[in-house]
Order: sequence, then C-alpha cells, then structure tokens
Amino acid sequence: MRIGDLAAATGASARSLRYYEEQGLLASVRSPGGQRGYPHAAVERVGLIRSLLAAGLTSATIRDVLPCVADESIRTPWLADRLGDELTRVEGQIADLHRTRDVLAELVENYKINGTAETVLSTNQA
DNA sequence: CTTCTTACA
DNA sequence: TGTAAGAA
Repeated sequence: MRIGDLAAATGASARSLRYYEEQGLLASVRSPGGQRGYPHAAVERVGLIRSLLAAGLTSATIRDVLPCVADESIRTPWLADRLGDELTRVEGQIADLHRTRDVLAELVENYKINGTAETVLSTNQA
C-alpha cells in the first residue's frame, strides 16, 4: 500500500511515517517512480511504534528493541536489560498517573459537593 | 489527485 | 510535527 493508505489505516500522518523511516523504525520499498510501498504488516508495525513512542521510549530505543519483536534469534541479554529498564520506567509513569488521578478525583468530588474547589485548594496551600 | 524532497515556523 | 513550494 502507499503512504496515504498506511496513514489512513494507522492514524499517523504521512509526515510521521516518513520520519519513522528516517529514524530507522519503519522500512518501505520504492516503486520505479520513487513512491514508498508498505506491506499490510506495516499497519501493526506502526501501531506498535506509536504505542512505544507514546509510552516515552525514544526513537533510538525503539530502533534497538523493535527488531527483536520479529526476530527472536537476535534477542540478547543486554537487550533484555534494556527492555527491563523501560518496563521499570513505564511502571513509574503509571504510579505518577495514579497519584494525579487521585488529585483530580478529589477535586471533582469537591466540586460536586461545594460547587467550588476552595476546600481542596486552601487545604493544600496550608 | 497523491507523493517526493527540502526547508521553515 | 505541520505546512509550503515545485517537480514527478
């Protein structure tokens, strides 16, 4: 499929898809006219890339880690450590989000009761 | 009409 | 990342 089709199928802009390729995250074949071509499997590939990017992994990290998803043969011990570090980091992010959620939930509850957040705000300032 | 590259906000 | 310009 062409870049426009992949963009429509993944939600990523054509700009991003070219950028992923430039970063070595996504491969493509060129038609005689220079047009990029992608296999249908690219849809899943892009989905994973976007998830990892959204989770905070850098392009460089994804570049190193992504190939082991397809080739189990290239899984090395240092790669496992690499993934372990990312897992730890993401778990930390989840913990932070839980705290943020609690703060927002309490704020919302106070609005329901008082129609204002004065209680929470004044409490936290004290 | 769609994509390509390059370059700028 | 988005968008513009000129070419294919």
